[in-house]
Amino acid sequence: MVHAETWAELALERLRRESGRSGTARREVVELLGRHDCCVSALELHDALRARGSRVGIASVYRTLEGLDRSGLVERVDLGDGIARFEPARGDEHHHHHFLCDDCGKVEPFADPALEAALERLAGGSGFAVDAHDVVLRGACGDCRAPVT
Amino acid sequence: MVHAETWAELALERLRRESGRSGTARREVVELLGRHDCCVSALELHDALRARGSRVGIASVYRTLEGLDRSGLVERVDLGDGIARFEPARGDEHHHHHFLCDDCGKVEPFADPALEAALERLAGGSGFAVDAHDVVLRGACGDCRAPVT
DNA sequence: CCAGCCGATGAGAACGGGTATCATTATCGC
DNA sequence: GCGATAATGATACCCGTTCTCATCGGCTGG
Ligand SMILES: [Zn+2]
Ligand SMILES: [Zn+2]
Ligand SMILES: [Zn+2]
Ligand SMILES: [Zn+2]
Repeated sequence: MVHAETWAELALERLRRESGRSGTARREVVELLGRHDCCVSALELHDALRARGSRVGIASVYRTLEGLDRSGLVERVDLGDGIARFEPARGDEHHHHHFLCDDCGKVEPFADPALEAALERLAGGSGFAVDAHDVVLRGACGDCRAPVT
Repeated sequence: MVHAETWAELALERLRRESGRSGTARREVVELLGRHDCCVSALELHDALRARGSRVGIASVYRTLEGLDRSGLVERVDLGDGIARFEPARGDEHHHHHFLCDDCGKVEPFADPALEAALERLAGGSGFAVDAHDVVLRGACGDCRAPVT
């Protein structure tokens, strides 16, 4: 493989190709996002960058995420709390969905082949051209369930 | 059954029991929502009511929906566009999920036993107490796919 | 290497769905 | 009817996200 690149390097190169320019904010956001395996919000990214001394503006965080989304480089995750979260799109082998604890807000990723198979079968048999699907499970996590034992 | 009621009548009675009072706004919202089988937004309900001459305030719409949600009388549907939608909870036999067209915004409900089975198996085998799940399929609907034929 | 073009950036205003507040209205037990 | 009190509606507010615009800075022609 000539391009033994990380997701971050690949994403940066792809973004650069679109406009012919690069920039510091973009690079910082992409590199930080690249260290995550599961979803992060724009505000979390912004706060983390500012905490380490960066001067990135929140607008640049959103702009970068929007660009990544347009190019299919991130997955947009909506857990129903009105906050958009993003995670690097690393391909089918990393595809997963999320469990959300209603009590403590913890987010846990999970993958299930049977679920994916059911979704694919469903997509194929419908009159729609399905190109994405989201699944969110809600309930109580191990720490929060049965606190009165 | 003594109470051969519609969903709207049942919901109104249940809400009334919680506070001992009834009101016009509440009744209008519940009755209108009861005529829907699939998801509607608070604004859509409000607009429809005002259009027919009602003086309901948007706050009452949200308050009613919140009360219905607390009592499990509605399903809260999140399609990822930042707008909360609601549909009457009429029981398992009416349980369904949604397909959303990215082009025209059309929402189409669907039900699939295999999908539900996969979700139940998944919930049982996890360390979580899953009590709700959401599935959203996204893509192009029949009208919007292959416009160049 | 330099000047200058033009996209990228950041501060802050604007936007919009949803919530909180509060004075007023309407319901229910008496 | 009367009073206590929940329900209501107008509106201020909150907060995540998007828009605006003056400035900055990466790239390219010279
Ligand atoms: Zn994830
Ligand atoms: Zn928890
Ligand atoms: Zn529906
Ligand atoms: Zn469509």
